[in-house]
Amino acid sequence: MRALAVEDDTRIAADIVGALTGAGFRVEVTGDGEDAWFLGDTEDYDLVVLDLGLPGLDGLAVLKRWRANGRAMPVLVLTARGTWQERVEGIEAGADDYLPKPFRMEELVARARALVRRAGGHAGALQEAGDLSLDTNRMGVAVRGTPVHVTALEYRLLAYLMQHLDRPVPPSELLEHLYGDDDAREANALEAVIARLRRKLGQGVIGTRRGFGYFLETA
Amino acid sequence: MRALAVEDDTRIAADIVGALTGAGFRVEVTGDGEDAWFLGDTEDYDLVVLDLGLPGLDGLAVLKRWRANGRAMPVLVLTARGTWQERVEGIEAGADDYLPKPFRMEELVARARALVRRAGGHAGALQEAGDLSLDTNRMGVAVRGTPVHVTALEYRLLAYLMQHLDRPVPPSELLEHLYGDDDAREANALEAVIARLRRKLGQGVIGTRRGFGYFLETA
DNA sequence: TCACCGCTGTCAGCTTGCTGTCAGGACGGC
DNA sequence: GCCGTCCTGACAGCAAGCTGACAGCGGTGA
Repeated sequence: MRALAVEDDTRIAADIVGALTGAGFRVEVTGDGEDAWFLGDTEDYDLVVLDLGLPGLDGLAVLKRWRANGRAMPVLVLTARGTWQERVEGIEAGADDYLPKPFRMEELVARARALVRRAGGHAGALQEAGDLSLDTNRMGVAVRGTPVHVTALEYRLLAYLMQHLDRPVPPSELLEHLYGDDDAREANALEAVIARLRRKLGQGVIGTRRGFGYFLETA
Repeated sequence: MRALAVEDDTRIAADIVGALTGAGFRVEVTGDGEDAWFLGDTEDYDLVVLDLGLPGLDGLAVLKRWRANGRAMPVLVLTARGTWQERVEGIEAGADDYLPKPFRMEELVARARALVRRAGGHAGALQEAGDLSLDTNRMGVAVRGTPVHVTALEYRLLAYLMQHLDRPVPPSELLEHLYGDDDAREANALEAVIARLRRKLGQGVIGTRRGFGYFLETA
């Protein structure tokens, strides 16, 4: 689960990164509007946390340009003063949710989770695909009802596949989402994780389409 | 137990947060009337502490609008001058209790507890999970019926875990809850607290899911 | 003012289990 | 059959988490 935090206040930015990381996100940060726009337009994020009060390009302008370019990732907007006007402006610009400062980190995390869930087209905390079910609250995994113990990394992989049921996810994309672009792992690391997961989950859960990527069996 | 504190004086707000947090509440703060109205109208709180002297939208107006929208959470009203008129106005606007400034924090906490109990938010003052039971009134802890002495910090940790029985709580979130966002402790401080608690409570009470966080064993 | 005491953060060393790497094999496409 | 992609078991490095010891701190009582 990959997130972009756009926030120029270093302390708040650090807090957001901490909270989201704790919630299982891999977080990148920028405090500059132009930079944020470029990242949001070229990279694939599962969530963007966007502060409106930015130097350079304004947060609302960034959001509008993303939407104009057809970028549809869920965006959670932060604003210094939670006035009604700002809220309306944000929603009109294409924000998915809105959080007035000051706020508690727990609330940020809760809303972030809700947004990602909503974006994945899943209403509740339970996501299912074929024999597999993910409880995004408990971070629990079950196959045909029987719970299976998975590690944090394995869980993040499953959650990502669950979000993209409509297509096979190429290894490059999975690698990028699980680790950073920066620290490169051997491609084999991913295969090892997949193998371990298959051993735990049994056959018929994680499928491979040669040349395209991995997917969750939905039948 | 989730509380909203509406108070524009930063120092008093900080005191209220401290007192309520110590009493096991998870507290959010705002100093703005519009913001308070929005939060109270969209979020679910077990308690609201409302200062009448607010910039922007007046406290009484906020309260009236909540009640008009059918929001029934218990509201404890604070006012600068404890005049007879204000008291009546507050009660008529739908306040559940009333506290004139200046007041002792202990009194605030006592009334807050009484309100929450009366509202039946959490049926009793007793919360249980597996072998563990918390008495939120007297801040007492017991394992399989036998009382155990825990410190204030330890109690807050247990209370927080008790509030989030449905999921493992990541260390980052616990750190943020126990200490402020501002003063950073070594991550190890938390582990020390956990270790001390485990020694007091015995095995099978606090569990760990490596990479996810801590939780109370419910089985 | 001083000694005492309980609470709590820091430190160092340790255990545990996660995870990347490697080597070799299986499989599918051409 | 050949080549590239993918799979898998073994293994070792490493980081998350655990624990006991210790010291600083604030509160309390003499």
